[in-house]
Amino acid sequence: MYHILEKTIQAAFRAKVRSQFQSDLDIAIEQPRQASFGDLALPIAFQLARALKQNPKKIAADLVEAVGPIPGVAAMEIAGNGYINVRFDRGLFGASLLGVPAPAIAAGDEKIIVEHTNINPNKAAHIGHLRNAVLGDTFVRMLRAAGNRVEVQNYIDNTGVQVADVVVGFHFLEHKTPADVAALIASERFDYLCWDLYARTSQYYKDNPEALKWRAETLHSIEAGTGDLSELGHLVADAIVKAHLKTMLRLNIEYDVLPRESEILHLKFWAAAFELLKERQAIYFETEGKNSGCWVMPSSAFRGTDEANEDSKVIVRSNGTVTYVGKDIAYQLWKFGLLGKDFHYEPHTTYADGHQVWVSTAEPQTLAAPKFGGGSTVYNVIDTRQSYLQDVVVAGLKALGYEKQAEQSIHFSYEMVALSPRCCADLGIELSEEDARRPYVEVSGRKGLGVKADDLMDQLIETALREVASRHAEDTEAQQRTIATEIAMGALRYFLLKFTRNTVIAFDFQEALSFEGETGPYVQYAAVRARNILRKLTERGEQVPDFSKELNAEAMARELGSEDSWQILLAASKVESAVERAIASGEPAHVARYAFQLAQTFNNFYHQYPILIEPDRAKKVFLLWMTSFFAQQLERTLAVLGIAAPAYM
RNA sequence: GGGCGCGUAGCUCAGUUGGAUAGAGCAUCAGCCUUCUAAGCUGAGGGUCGCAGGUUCGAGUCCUGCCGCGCCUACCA
Repeated sequence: MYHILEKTIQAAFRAKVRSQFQSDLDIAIEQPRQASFGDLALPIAFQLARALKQNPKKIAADLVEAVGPIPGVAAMEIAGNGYINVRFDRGLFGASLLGVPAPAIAAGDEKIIVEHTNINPNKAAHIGHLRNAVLGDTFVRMLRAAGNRVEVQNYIDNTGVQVADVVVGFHFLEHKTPADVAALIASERFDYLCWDLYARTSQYYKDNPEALKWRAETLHSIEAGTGDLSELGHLVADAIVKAHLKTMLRLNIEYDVLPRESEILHLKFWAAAFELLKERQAIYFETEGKNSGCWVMPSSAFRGTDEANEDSKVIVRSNGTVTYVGKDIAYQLWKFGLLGKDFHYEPHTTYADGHQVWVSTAEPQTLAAPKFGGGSTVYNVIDTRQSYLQDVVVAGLKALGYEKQAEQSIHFSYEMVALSPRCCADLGIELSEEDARRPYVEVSGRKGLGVKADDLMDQLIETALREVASRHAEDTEAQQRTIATEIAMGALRYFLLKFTRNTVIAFDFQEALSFEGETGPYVQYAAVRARNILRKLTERGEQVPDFSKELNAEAMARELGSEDSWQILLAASKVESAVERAIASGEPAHVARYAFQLAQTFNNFYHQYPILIEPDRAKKVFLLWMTSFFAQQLERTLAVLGIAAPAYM
C-alpha cells in the first residue's frame, strides 16, 4: 500500500511538473526528518527553483494547488523553505492492508540473468565464495520479489589452471590413478583433501619451477579431452561442483543452470566468437613487442582516452590457446543470445522441492531442457579485483557493435572478505611482520589460507545449538538441531549482507558468531515473537479474529489516530519500497537494514503493548491485527534475504 | 607511474543519489524478567564526517589538490 501510494503521488507530480514547467525531473521521495512533519516529503520545489529562478516556497504552493487531491492522501503542506509534506489518509491506508498482499506486478517477459558463485572447482569453498553466492542469491530473490523473471547461472571453469593444478598434485606428486581418485571421492572429504593438495602443489611450483611443465601438459590434455590427466580433471571438477552445490544448499542457495567451460570449448563457442571479433576488427594480430604473435584487444577499447603507456589485452596467446577473457566474451555473447549457438543440457541435481538444475553437455540429449540464455539484462556477480577483466569483456561487446547489451551487462562487483588479525590468531596462522601491520589479511587459496565455508557453518550451528538446547531442553536433539541450523544460517547470511558491496569485510569469528544486535537472529527472533502471540492466543482457547470482518476504515482511523500506532504501521508497510530502492541502488544490504529496522520497530511495539491481556475488545483486535501484519512483513522480508523464520527460538 | 575503491563515535559500519537537528550495532555505564520468550527493552556518555580549498540558498554526499590505506595494472582466473 505504501508502495502504491508512493507511485501514485510520484505520477501525479510528474505529470504536473511536466505540463506546468516542461521539466522531466525525477520526483524524489524522502522520509521527513521528523515524523511530525508528515508521512512523505517531496523536495521537488528546490530542484525546480534552480532552473526557474523562483522562490521554492511559491513553486511548492503552486504545485500542490495544481495537483489537487490525490486518492489516499489526506493533506499536503508546505514546510521549511519549500518541502511538500504529504499526510496519508490513515483509515484508508489501514483498511487497504487487511487483505492478502498483492502479488508483484509482472515486469513483462524479459529475462534477467544473474551469474554468481563461479568457484573454481578444485577445492572447498571459503568465506569469500560465500559472500559472492549470498549476494547473488539475495539479489535474485529481490528481483523475483519485484516480479522479474530471473535465471540463475553458475559458471563452471572446469578446464582452467586451478583444476589442472590439483590434477598435477594427484598425478605427478601423489601418483594416483583415476581409479584411486574415484575411490577418494567416494570415501573422503574430497573438497577438503583438494584444498590441502592445491596448496601443496602451489608450494611445489615455487620450490621447483620446472614442475610448471606438468601444468602445461595437464592443461593440454584437459583441452584435448583425452588421456588420464583429462579424466582426472573431470573427476575432480565434477566431484567438487557437487560439493559446492551441497555447501550452498545449506544456505538455501539454488541454481538453474551450470554452463561449463568444457562445452564452451567443445561446442566451438570460442571459435564463433573469435570469427566475430576478427571480422569486426575488435581485436588484431600483434606483430611486434612483447605481445608479438598474440591476438590482442587495444587498450583504447576498454580504457579511457589517454593511452600513454597502457598495455593492450591478450585474447589469444601466441601458442594459439584462448585466455579466460576470450572465453568469457563468448559466454557473455551467449547469455545475450548473440552467439548463434547453444549448449546441450542434461539434468544435474534435483532439489527437494523438485526444482531441477541443468548442466551443459557437448552431445544432444533426449530429455528436453528449458531454454537458457538469451537474457535482456545480465548481472555478473564477480569480485571487484576482476574489474579490469570485466571491462575488457564489456569492451568486447561494444567493439562488436552490441552497444545496448554492453550497457545491460553489469559487473555486480563486491569487495573481498579478508581475515582480521585476531581471526588469523584464532586460526593459528602466523603472519609476516608486514602482514601483521595491515588492517586485514587477504585470503589465499594457493596458500591454503582461509576459513572454509562448511567449517564456519558447522561452528555457527554448534554455537546456536548450545543456546537452543539451554532454552528448550525438552525438545529432541533433532528438533534442536533443525532450529539451530536455521538460526546459524540466518546469522551467516545476514552477516555477509549487512555490509555494502564495496566494503572490505575483515572477517572475525566473534562478530560472525554473534546473535545479538544487528544480526539475522535478531530479526528471526522478532518474527518468532509475533507468531508466538498468535499461537498463545489459540492455546488460551481464543480465536484469531477475522480481521477483514472486525476492522474497517473507520476502526482503523480511530486506532491509527494514535501517532504511535500510525508510525509503527507505516514503518511496517514499506517492504516493497525497501526492496525496490535496494534493487535501484544494487545494494542487498539495504534490504538487510530494513529487516533490522522492521524487527526493531516490532520489538518496540511488543514491549509497549501487552496484547493478550488487553481488556478492550476493539483495541485487542487491532493489536492482534498489527501483530499478524508484522509477522507477515517480517517473514516476507526474511524470505527476500533467504533467511528462514524458525518455529521457535 | 596509471586505474578503481576506501577514510564518518573507542571498535565495526549505515547514511534513500545535494536537503530539515549526522544515525545504527558492539563495547562502557545506569535501569527493566510474578505481565504475549531478556537472542529483548529503556536511558546516558561518546563526532573538527582524513586535511585544505572550491561550487550554491544548502555539502558527510559534487569538483580540485594534498595525506593515509587497500585492490588491480599476466600469453593465471
